[in-house]
Amino acid sequence: MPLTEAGIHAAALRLIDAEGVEALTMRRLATALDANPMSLYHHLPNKEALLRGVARMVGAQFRTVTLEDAPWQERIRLLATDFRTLAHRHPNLMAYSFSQPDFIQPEDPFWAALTRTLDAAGVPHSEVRQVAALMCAVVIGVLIAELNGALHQWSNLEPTAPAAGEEGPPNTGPEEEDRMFRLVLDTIITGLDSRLTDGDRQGAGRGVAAEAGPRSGEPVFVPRQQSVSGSRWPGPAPSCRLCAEST
Amino acid sequence: MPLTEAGIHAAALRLIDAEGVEALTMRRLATALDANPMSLYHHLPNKEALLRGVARMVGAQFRTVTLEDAPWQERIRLLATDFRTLAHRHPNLMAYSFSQPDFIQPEDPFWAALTRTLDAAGVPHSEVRQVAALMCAVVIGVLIAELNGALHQWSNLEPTAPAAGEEGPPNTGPEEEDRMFRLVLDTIITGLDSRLTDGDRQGAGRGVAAEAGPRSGEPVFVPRQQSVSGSRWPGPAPSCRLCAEST
DNA sequence: ACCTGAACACCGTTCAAGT
DNA sequence: ACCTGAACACCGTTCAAGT
Repeated sequence: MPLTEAGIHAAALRLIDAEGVEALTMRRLATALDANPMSLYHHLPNKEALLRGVARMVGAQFRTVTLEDAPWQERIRLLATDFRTLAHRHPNLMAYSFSQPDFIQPEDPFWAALTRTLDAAGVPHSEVRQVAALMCAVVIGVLIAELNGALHQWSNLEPTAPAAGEEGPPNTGPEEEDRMFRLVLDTIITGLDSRLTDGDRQGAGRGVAAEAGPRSGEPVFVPRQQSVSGSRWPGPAPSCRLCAEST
Repeated sequence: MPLTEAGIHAAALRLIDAEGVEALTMRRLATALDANPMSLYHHLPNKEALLRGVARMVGAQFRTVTLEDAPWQERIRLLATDFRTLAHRHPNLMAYSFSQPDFIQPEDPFWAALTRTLDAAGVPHSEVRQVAALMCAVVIGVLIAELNGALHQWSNLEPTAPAAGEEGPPNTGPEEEDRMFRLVLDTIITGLDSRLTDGDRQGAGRGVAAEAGPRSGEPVFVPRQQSVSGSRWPGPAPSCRLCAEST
């Protein structure tokens, strides 16, 4: 155990899995490795690099088999559930890592498989990356909500009416989240499917502000269109009453 | 300025907006308020409560007007873009706050409006909360990816092939994210629409492992079905080679 | 009741010094 | 080249003491 970078990463991951990201400390990590805290700095520039390294090490773990012959819907489902399995394997790390921008890399087999699948589905080449990015964002959003308990908690919130007792038992339990995950996935796939196959049903609101559906075969995904919301970014807008200086 | 709890929250939000969550420190907050660091503890139990308080204060800021007469698709779009506007107003806080489970409360007008809208759309009463939770998770996922730059970065990743120059300029720029946000929203709404109206096209993979589409009018959203993925949670699975103790 | 100073147990990181 | 001890500048929080 001559204190290699990979060994430090592995030990850090073990510590994170066991006690959470906030428990990862250069000093604690060093004692876990039977080393002097300062020795770590000969293999890592700083703690931020350590965390990034651990995240990328795990992110590169994605499945590489792709079921090249299956329908694209099934391949998407496979990739997403794989992603979810990984998130469940290292929940503490992933809950943190999802907030970092660079834990999915172009070299990761996951990204290659995802873009290849969308390409096979018929998404225009110029838009594959954007659709892939959005798919990642959506799945990550659901996984974050699942890992931190928000999905479970929100599902048990009262609806607008006080629920006069005819509601049945509140849908709780762990396997409920399996169903919810599949539901989002199916809904997204259905929506993609609609946009890809028939241009008529497309628009997500036929009869609502009817924006004549684009002909099939052309960029249906990113219709260049004017922004509706006015607020620009970055920098907090000055119009928020919470920000008003009161002292 | 007798150092009220609301005043402390507002000052904390200002500090977060200006310099990020990691810059929020009890000591720095105190000096920003011209107070002794220890005085804060007479109004707050600890730093965690401070952050939770700030997050909930901002989360309660959601729009309360609902356009009760507009079609549900339009109302969903309005709620989502409102959410996004708020995220852009306090990007530093929101990037952190989205990872917390309790920044959306049942009392928030946002939650009430969302569930009411889904109810109006025809989602079965017993499943409104779950669908609402998933909608929140999806939107939050995209917003996180937008705020931390992942959406932009992923969109510019090379697809599987090295792109032989016929690709056109990489779609970057700020208004690109407007389009992408609308794309997810429309895709989700299309998917929801499909599930709500015609039960035949439903299933997101007709011809794929054909799971006989449920009749319309009944719980199409959460079809009680066996889980497909085997991995259970929580606790890291032992089969990960990254976790293998090497020392 | 509200505030305060000193102190405690922790951090990440620098640096000069050891082998 | 790799490791180390002491030190620095910060944390969050406790507590006894002030008004």
